[in-house]
Amino acid sequence: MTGTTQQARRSDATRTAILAAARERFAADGYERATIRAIAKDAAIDPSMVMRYYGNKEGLFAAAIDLDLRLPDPAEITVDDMGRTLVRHFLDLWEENEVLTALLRVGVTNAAGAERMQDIFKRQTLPLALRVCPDPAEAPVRAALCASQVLGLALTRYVLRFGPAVGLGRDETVEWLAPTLQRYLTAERP
Amino acid sequence: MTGTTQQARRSDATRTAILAAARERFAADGYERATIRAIAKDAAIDPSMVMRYYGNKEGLFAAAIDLDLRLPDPAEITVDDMGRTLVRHFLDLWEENEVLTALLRVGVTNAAGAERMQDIFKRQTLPLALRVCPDPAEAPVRAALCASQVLGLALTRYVLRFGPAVGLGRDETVEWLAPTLQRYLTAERP
DNA sequence: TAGATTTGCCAACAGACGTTGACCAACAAG
DNA sequence: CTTGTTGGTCAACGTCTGTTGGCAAATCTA
Repeated sequence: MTGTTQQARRSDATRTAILAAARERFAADGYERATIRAIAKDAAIDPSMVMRYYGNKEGLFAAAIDLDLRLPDPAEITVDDMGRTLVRHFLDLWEENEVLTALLRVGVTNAAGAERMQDIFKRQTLPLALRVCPDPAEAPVRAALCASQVLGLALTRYVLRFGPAVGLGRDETVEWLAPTLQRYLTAERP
Repeated sequence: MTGTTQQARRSDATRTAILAAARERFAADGYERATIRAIAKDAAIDPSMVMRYYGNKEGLFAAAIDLDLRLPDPAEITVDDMGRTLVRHFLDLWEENEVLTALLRVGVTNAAGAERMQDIFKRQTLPLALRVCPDPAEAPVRAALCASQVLGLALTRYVLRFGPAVGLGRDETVEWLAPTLQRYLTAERP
């Protein structure tokens, strides 16, 4: 039936249950404290199944964070709306599932996670920076500044859970952060 | 000799060696992967000494991050220089030792660490926000926004080690971030 | 129906972890 | 010198970790 793509396996339900439980645990506990035993218990299967389907803990993590970021097309954004669009996009990405939270938690204590995070943010922000910033050579720095503000908000809001940052509404957040990113991207170098 | 204060113990050298090793390990590895055994080995003593002097791992961590933040006096800062002063102060604090890096790494996977971090940033930024922001009721939000940018920079620079964020010079960083904090503190609510 | 493959559980391994208590050497006080 | 206190090592404990291999049942293939 599924000729060209992948053969549908009978264990697909288990596999996705494991992945869902893994994402939840990684997001809540970080890499070390998210034990395979706990994940397996959440998925209501035996720990050894995790090993069979994902090889080892690193493989499970890699599969759990293999997300598809729907990058906005740089060509379709008005230059003046760049900051606003970016903040909106990131907030959506962050709140639609726990993958990015998991990645942030793990990236802080795990080298592979840090690299993946770096890759994601490079791919997200660099093209946009290249499109709008005055000097292309400055694009990496400007993109990194944007990443620092976005990641900082995610950190205080979704991980450390600072009261005021959690209470901030979505639109409020956009209004506060958008001008910052806009300046990092387009302003003359200070 | 030391009558009023603390009696000087013969083991003080060992105690500080343990603390130094602990800070290094916590900053480099996070809470879980910084094992007592590894810390003891770095300090060239037996793991059981750590237990005797600091009770348990949590006690050791608490002692390791018991830092003194030299808060700038709000009354002595020009309102217009508030952003610049804050960024400078945080950069200094972050680069003079590894305590804050350790705290950030641990705060992400450890509830006690997160609380301590929250406490530090409340105490650092709230008084300044209260002094300069238009409406005192908005001070917590404005302080949290400042915290998000500062922590975001620390995250990308000292923990995730994004290339461009690491390469950014101190003065450059100040010039980029200061206007952001200034706006978060003093601008009209967007 | 007979055999092969997949899915799952169970029990166990080896290593690392935090933590404990017994024990020895150096020192201080009488 | 004797006695109590402090600084330190050693060996071990119970527990938890990732990981492995064997075995039973369910399912697919012929």
